[in-house]
Amino acid sequence: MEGNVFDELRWRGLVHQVTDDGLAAKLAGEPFTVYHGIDVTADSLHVGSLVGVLVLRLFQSYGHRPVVLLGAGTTRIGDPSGKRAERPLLSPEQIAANAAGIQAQLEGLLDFRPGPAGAVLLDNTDWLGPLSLLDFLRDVGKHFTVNAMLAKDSVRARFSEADIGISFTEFSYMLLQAYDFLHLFDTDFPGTGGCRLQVGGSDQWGNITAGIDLIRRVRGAEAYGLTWPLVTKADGTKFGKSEAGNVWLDPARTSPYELFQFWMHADDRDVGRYLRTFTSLAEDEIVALDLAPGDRRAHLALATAVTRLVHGGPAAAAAAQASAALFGGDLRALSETELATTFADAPSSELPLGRLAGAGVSLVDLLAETGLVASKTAARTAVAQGGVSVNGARETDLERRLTPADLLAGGYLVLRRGKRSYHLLHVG
RNA sequence: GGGUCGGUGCCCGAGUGGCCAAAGGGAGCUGACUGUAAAUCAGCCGGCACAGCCUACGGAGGUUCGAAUCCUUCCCGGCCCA
Repeated sequence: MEGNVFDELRWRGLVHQVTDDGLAAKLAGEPFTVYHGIDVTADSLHVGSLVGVLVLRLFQSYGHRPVVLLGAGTTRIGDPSGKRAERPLLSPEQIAANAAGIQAQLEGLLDFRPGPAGAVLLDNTDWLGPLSLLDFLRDVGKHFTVNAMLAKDSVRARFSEADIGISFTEFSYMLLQAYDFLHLFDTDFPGTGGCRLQVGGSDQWGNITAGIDLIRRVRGAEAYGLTWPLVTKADGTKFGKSEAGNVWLDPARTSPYELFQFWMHADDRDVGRYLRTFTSLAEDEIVALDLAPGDRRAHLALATAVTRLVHGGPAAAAAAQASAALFGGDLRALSETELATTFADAPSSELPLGRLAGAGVSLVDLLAETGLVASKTAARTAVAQGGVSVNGARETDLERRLTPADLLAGGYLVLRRGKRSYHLLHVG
């Protein structure tokens, strides 16, 4: 492949710190094996963890071999980096199940077929498990001074915040990650030899350099590190959360429609950066889209590209179609077929016809049942504040009951809370 | 192990016997304005059978007409000492 992966990382805004200024030239000159560690605290990746996988994907496209390290072993410990509190420990069974879920998702994002740049998936339980404490302290621990460890930002933060502390277990985390790097450095990956490059989010800097130091000391060899800036939002709140919580890649947790909507809601100021980070669009295309985020073409391109990458073309098209139907205009003008396809993709549920019989069903009850609002109290508030509409028409009557007369073509009912949240009901 | 300080709603944080579903801030939600954006302004922000009732201030007991506030005990955390 032509070009240099480093240059592309740079214009995409994915270079935060590099351990060696000469890394770009080295990457251009020969294929590397590059590794990135993923915590297996859940059985699915989320949009935040997607960045690391996409960086690896980029490396792979330039002929480098990506290694995904599922940190099943280290997840049992808990990484203190960027955390304000001691983390709960997960059971080995839970971690194994999580690893299986993540592995399945990775297979859709990286090319694991054998070859010079074929991706490799490893689990550090394989080498951390058999490691004896005495050997570890002797062979690894001996090379670190506590003084240096205390100086790391991730540790120092937990000291200076004063009311939380850090357990020895989490304090040890960086040594384990350093040992991972050493292990991968010693592993022979066909075509490149040992793994000499670790990449991660900027919060991983201390852990990465710990590994590089260890390799230098025990092998007398040079290894490299590269970090990307953590994805942020212009308003300063945490990236990757929607109203419903974390945004996951698992369609059972976050549907393709919801994923699509997540990106549609991006702040104008962020959209260009997200296009660079999360899509493979070319630089000039992105620049053009970002000139006028107000016309929403950039958002649409972003939402479509990411949804396609994660869930495939048909799912992305369906999500786009459902979004267009709901946000496009007059709901009453939608055909039965359009409603049916929208129903299939947007949040929806079935409602027995009997519920509408007689006096009908209470709108407030229905809002709570569908999960559009958290409780009946919240439903009342929402209606009273003018935040609810039925089939596109605002409804402010707390006593409102829905009857068969309210049904759209094909027996559909479209409830909306606020501007963005829809729920479709099909009565049958 | 000893001493000491602390554990309050999604988060931070005030409250130290009734006026507390509990100040203030943040986050979140809704409305107006817009472009499924931001900013701004306004309202909401435990639940329900909703002018009332229930649940809630680490857990469990107790004192009291009445407790987040007092007592006992347990659990958890910070700091200092051993």
